Amino acid sequence: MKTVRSRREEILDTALDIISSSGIQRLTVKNLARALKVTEPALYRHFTSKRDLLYSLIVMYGDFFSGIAEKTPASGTTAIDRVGGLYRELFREFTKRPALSMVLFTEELFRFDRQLSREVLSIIEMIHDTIEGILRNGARRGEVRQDVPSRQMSWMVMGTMRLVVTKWRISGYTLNLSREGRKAFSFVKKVLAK
Amino acid sequence: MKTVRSRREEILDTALDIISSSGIQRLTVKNLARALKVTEPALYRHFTSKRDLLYSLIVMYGDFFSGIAEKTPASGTTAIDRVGGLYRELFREFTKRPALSMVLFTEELFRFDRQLSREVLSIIEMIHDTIEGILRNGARRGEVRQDVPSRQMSWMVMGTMRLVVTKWRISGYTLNLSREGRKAFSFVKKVLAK
Amino acid sequence: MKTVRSRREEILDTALDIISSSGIQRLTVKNLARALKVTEPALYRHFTSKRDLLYSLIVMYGDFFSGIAEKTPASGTTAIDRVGGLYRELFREFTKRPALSMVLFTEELFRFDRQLSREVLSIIEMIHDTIEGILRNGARRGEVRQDVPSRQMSWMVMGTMRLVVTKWRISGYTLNLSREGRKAFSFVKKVLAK
Amino acid sequence: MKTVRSRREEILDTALDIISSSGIQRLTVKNLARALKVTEPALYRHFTSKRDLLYSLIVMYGDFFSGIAEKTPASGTTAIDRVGGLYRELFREFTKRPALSMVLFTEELFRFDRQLSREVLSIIEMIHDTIEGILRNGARRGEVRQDVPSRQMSWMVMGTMRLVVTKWRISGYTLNLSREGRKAFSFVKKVLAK
DNA sequence: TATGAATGAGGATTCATTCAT
DNA sequence: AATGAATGAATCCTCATTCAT
Repeated sequence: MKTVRSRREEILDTALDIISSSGIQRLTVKNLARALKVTEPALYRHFTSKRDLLYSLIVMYGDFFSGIAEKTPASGTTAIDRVGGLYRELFREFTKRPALSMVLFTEELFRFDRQLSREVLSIIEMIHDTIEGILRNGARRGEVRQDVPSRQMSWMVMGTMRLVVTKWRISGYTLNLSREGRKAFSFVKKVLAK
Repeated sequence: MKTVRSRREEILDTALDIISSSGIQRLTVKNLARALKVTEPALYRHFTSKRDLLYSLIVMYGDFFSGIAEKTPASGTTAIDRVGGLYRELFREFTKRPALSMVLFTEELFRFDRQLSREVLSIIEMIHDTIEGILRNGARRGEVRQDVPSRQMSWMVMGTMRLVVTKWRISGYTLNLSREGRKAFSFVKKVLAK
Repeated sequence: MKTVRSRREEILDTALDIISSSGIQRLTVKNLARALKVTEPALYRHFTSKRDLLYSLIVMYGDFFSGIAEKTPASGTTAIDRVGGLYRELFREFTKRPALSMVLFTEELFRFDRQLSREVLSIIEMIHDTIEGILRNGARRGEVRQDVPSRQMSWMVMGTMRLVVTKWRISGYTLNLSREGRKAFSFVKKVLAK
Repeated sequence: MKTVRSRREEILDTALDIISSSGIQRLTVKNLARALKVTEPALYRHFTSKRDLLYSLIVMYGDFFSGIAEKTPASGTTAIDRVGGLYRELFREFTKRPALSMVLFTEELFRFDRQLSREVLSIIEMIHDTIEGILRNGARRGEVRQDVPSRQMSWMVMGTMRLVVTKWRISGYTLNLSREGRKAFSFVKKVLAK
């Protein structure tokens, strides 16, 4: 049982690597098989189609973000600290596995396929919902400014994340992502503050 | 007047439409030719290669944004008003020609080609430079908050633009973009303000 | 025995047939696939590109000639007999597989591709080196005239081979190549003799 | 009248240059037009088709060789001297206009087209007939060896020419063709001599 | 679980040629 | 005498997928 699951995950991981290093256009069944050192038909043992694989990838993205969101302490901290925790956790995971940073850019990734892109948008929405929820709570408790809608601010939070990650990717992953993230958050903090 | 629009421009416009409606993966020579109701080889009279076409497209994006940037009044207004003017002009143009809104998402568009993506990044940089320049001036004159770097704020400005445009596109271009833009800017204003 | 002949070899053989019957310009992926009764993509399982196929073909030519050269007795005969042996062996093989006679005309075949033509020239050189070596030895031992450089004579030997093969091909392979070869060699003999 | 003829010749000359520098596969209507700095349809004013152009080219080759053959003194010299004269004249012309040296390699050039290759072979035959005729006369007069058929010897003469020209072309036309030709002929002489 | 061989559809591009101007 | 725009057929090659083994 374990073996089956790990093989699937291995394939998904490799697919992720290809996407993040060469773009989704380079994620072909051939390239994926080559990277995994198996033949192409072998992949069809694990996924019924390429769409199935992409779909699984999207689900994986979602699970990954959910996992991160759950890790950040739900209470006992201010909303701003929770956003800070989100930054910290995400950037720590991205540093471990840079390919995962694609999760922040998914909406452009799968635009070509109606069904897949719907799936992807729901993940984006989920991420925004999470951030928005934190901020809304913070606003209610007076920790966060109230003159800008939480949804709007969640986009600023995400936008800043993307800025940091984009810089990091352009640098060829040589920048210290966590440090850059901290620096960026110190400004986000000021913008969110009352 | 319409006749002045050269065959090249007509092709580029059609390419733009395809990209924005179906994604760049659907921009094939075949699809483009079909949309223009000519055969594929006909396109090669006007562009030496598909890359040449894409490159021209990127240059067009850059020119478009430069044009917009130049239109916004350079003086006699506050920095925040100038940013507002940028919003207004861009959204007005996007409404006229929705495909142009792709300009805000170019960095994800051409990630698959090293040389093209370099070209694209320089446009993104140009846009950010423009916004950052406005904000920096504003900060110096005390119109804009000084505790957050101008570059950081330019990302918030751009991020918000993207948010608005994304919503608009998801709506199938049925939303009133200009109104949504005004609403969004009213919040950006507050965040940028001292 | 026939089964041992791999798919690759089968493809190369067919390519060879096309070249020798219709010229290298007719050796298109489409024609080759048609001749093999498969679709074009099927060929790409066996060769990464048409160039790869052509390259393999050239290597095959070289191996073929090396094989022939090794068959001719290295000692116990005069230089002139060895050249005669070369004639005999080559013409016998050509009769079995007319397409192979292209080996004598390779330098004109691949002139369009720098890298391939370099490869081809090295085969031509190898053939000449072989013949020249035989003649040089013969000249040293006094079996062959010494007033004309061996290299020069090797061109006469090759030139005569080409003459015979050209006649044979023009005849649509109806001439008896071995007999024509023997006749031609009887004159070459006189020219080479002291 | 002169203008029309010279335009045609100019085109043929340029075609010749392309063939000899890049191979016949590079002689496309597009390339030819580009080299002449006109558009493609312009060429169709002068030749009804590409075949027509190639045919004219072949005729030109033939005329060129006929011209050379007529220049060599018909009498008052030995057969061997006449062959030497042929060498001298041909190599002098080739030096002036390297592309013309293709005339020696025409049989491989147009193999892909039955009708054209027939035309070409008749030129080759004509060249051989010329040389053979000289040698036959020489043999009758006892200036040339009689134990080898004249046709056979004409191939040696031609083969040696090709050897020299091939070396010269490989050298990028930097070798002194006339000198190399003289050297080669000094050996041919010995082989032909009684 | 995997492979070798194949496929139909489509990718960008080049070919010689035509036609209205 | 020449051009701008176009075309049908072909070029090599890649795509996701299937199937017998």
